[in-house]
Amino acid sequence: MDGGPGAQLEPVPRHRLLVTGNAGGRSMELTMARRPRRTIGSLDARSGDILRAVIDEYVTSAAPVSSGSLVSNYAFGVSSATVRNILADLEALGLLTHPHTSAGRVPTDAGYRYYVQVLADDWAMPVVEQHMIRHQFGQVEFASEHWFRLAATTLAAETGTAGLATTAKALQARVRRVDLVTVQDRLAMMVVLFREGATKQVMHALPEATDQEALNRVASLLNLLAVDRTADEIEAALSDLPAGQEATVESDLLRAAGDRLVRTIREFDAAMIDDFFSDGLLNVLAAPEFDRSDKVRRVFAALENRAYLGSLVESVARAGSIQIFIGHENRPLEMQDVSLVLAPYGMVGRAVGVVGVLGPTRMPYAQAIASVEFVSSLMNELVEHLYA
Amino acid sequence: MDGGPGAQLEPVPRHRLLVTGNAGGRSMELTMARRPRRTIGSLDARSGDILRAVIDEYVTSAAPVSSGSLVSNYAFGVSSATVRNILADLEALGLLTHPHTSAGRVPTDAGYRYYVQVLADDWAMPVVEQHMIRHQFGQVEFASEHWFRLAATTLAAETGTAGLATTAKALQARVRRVDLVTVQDRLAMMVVLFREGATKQVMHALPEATDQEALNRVASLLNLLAVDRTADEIEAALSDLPAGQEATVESDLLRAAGDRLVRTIREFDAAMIDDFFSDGLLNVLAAPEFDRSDKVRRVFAALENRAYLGSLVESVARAGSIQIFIGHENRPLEMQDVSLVLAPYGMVGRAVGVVGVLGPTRMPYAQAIASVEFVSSLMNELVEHLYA
DNA sequence: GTTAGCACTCGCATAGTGAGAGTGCTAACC
DNA sequence: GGTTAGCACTCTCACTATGCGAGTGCTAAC
Repeated sequence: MDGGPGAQLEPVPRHRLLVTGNAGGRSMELTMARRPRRTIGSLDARSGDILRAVIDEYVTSAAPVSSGSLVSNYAFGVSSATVRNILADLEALGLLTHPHTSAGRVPTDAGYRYYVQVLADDWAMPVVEQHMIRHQFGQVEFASEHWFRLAATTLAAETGTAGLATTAKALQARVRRVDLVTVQDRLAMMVVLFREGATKQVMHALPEATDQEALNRVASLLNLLAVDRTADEIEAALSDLPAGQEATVESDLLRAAGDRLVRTIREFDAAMIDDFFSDGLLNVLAAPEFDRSDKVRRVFAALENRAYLGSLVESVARAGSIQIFIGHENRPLEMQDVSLVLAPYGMVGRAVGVVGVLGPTRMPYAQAIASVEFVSSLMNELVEHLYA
Repeated sequence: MDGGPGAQLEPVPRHRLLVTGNAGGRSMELTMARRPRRTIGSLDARSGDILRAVIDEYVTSAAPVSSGSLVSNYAFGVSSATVRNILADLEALGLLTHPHTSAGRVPTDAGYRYYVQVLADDWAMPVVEQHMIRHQFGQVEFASEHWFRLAATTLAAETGTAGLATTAKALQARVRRVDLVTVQDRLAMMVVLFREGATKQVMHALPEATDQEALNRVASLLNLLAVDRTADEIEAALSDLPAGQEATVESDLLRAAGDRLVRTIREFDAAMIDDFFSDGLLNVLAAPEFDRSDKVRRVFAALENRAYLGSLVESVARAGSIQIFIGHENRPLEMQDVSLVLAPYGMVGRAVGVVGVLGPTRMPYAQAIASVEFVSSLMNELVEHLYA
C-alpha cells in the first residue's frame, strides 16, 4: 500500500494552516500563501479552501454539498456561480463527484486523499480530553489486558467510528518465563509468558507419570535454556542437550517440553495478529451510508478479514508512522467503502502493535488522525514500561 | 426466565414423533396418538402437524405460509379450506399470526415455544458430521484457548446462525499457580493461572528493588498459601502471617503480593463472563428479517449487552440444562427479535461455561438444539480432562 | 475573472391503478 | 358434526404518472 491511488498526487508535506474560528477544525477564513498553478499537486488557495469546505460539510451532513450552501456557510467572498465553476474544476481533477446532475458535490477517495495530505487542519485534541483519557489509562496501568480494549473504546468514542487495537507482538517472540503445572499424572499444562506480555497455555502429554516437583525441576532447566530467547535460539540450545545413551529421564522430559515450547512459540510467531479488539462498531452501523444490511455485511466481513488486517498491521508496523487507507486504496472489495487510520505503537524490532479507527470513507479525518496519534503515544508509554 | 411466556402452556415433555421421509426433519406423514381436546396445552394431532408444518416452512422460506402451499407440500389429506379453518384456530390460540388479511401465517413467539417444547422432531446430527466435528476438536485438544472459538465456529456453521461460547469459570475461582516475574527493579508482573484454565496478568509495584531470585522465593511461599484456594481462603491465610515487629522484608513482600493476588481473583470472580467468543454474525445479518440497518444495529447492541448475556449465562449454568429464549421472552428490547439456544458445559460448582447460538426467532430450532447439545457435550469432555 | 439569470435535469414524494395472493365466509355435501 | 367448493373481499406490491424542488451548467453582461 505505497500510497495507493494517492500516489498520483505530488507528495506534499502536511503543513499548518492559519485557522480562525471554532475548535471543530472548520475554518471560516483562511490565510495561506497563494500557489501559482492549479494542478492536483498543489491547488490554488481558494480551490483548496473550497475542497476543504466541501469535505468538512459532507463529513458532518452526509449529504451532497451544493454551491449555495457553501457560500452561505463560509465567507469565501464570491458568489455561488463562481463556486460552481471551481467545483466543476475540482470535479474535472477527480477530487469531487456528482451523484446526478441536480445534486451537490461529494468527495471522491482522491479528494479525501488530497485532504489528509494537504488540507487537513492540524486538529489537536482538547487538553481537557487528553487529561481525561490519560487518567483512564492510568486506572488500568497495572492490568495490561485492559489497555487494548480501552484504546479501542477511547478511539471509538473520540471519533464516532469503530476503534481498533491489536496487542503488541514481535516478529520473533522471546520467552520471559515458562511454567509446567500438573493436570493429570501424565498431562501437564505449559504456560508460556512472552516478553511482549502475551501468555499462551498448551497441554503437554508426558511419557510417564510425573509429579509437580519433578516438573518444577524440568521447568527451571527449561527457563535457563529459554528465557529471553526466540524459537530458533531455543531450538539450537535444545540440540546441544545430551542424547542417546547419555540421556536421562529428566533430559528426555526437558527435550520434549522444549520441543513443545518451540512449537508453541512458532505458532505464536506465525499469527500476525495475536489478539484484536474493536469497539464502536455500532457507530459505523449508524452511518447513513450503511443503511442497507448488505453494505453492513461488507463492513463486518471486512473486520473478519483477518488476513488483510494482518497485512495492514504489518505494513503499518514497518512504516513506523500513522498510515491512512481510504476507500478504494484498500485492495479487498468489502473494504472499499471504508477508511482506516492506523498508527503503530511499541518498540521497533521488539513488540509492535497497532491502534486505529475504521469508519466510512466519509470520516472526520483530522480528528481521527489526532486521536489515533494521541492514543498510540499513550500505548507507547505503557509498553515502554515493560522494557525500561 | 423460568419459562417466560411459555409458562402458560402446560409443560409437556418433548417426545419422539414417528417420522417418515427425508432427514431434514420435515415430516410428510406423521403417525401419532390422537389427543382428545384441542387446547394449547395439547393440540390435537392434526393441528400440531399443521403448526409444525407452518413453522418448518416458514423457517426455511422466511415468507408467510399460505393454506395452499401447505396442502401442496404436505399430505394432510384435507383441502385448503380445512387447513384454513385450523390455521384460524391456531391463530386464535395465539400460536400464529397474520401480517395482513391476504397474507399467509407466521408463527408467533408462543408458536415457536410450543414447537420447541412439544413438536420439534428429535433431530440428530448426522453421524458423519459428528465425527468431523469431533476430529476438529481433537486437533486443538491441547490448546484450550482454541476450544471456545472452535465451539462458536462449529455452531455457526452447523445452524447457519451466530455461534456463541464463553470460557468456563467458577463462581469462586481457585488458584492453580502464581508467578512473579521481574519487569523493572521495582515492578513485577504477577501471572495467575486458575484451575479453570484462565490466566490473568497484573503489574505489581514493589516497595524496593527486588531481583528475580527473591521474587521466586516469594512466589513459592505464595503458592504454598494460595494453590487450590479461593480469594476468601487466601485472605484468611494471609491474616495469619506475622505482622508488626515480627514481620520481615520477605513477609512484607509476601503480604503485598498476596493482597494483589486476592484483589485479582476478586476481580475475576466479579465478572460473570470472563471471555466471550462469537462467530457467524454475518449469518444473522444475511437473514432477510434484518435487511434494514436499524434492526441489525439492535442485534449487535444485543451482543454488546454483556450484562444481559452474563445473566443468561448464569441462569443457564444454574439450570444445568439447555435453555431456549425466544423473542419476547428476552427482557431487553434489542433482544426481542432474536432467539437464543444455550447449553451449559463443565462441572457444576467448579468450572461452568456456556455454548449456544443466537439467531432470528425464525431459527431452525431442532437443528440448533441438537448442535448445541452435541457441542456442549464435547466441551464437557474437554473440561473434564482438566479435573480428572 | 466574476456574476445574475435562466433553462434544464434529475430525484423524490405522492397518488393512482391493476394484478395477484390469500383469506374468511357461506352454503352444500358426506 | 366435520369437510369442502365457490366466491367476495382485502391487502400488498409493482408500475406508472405527475409535480415540485434542488441544484447544476451555460450564457451574456459586467
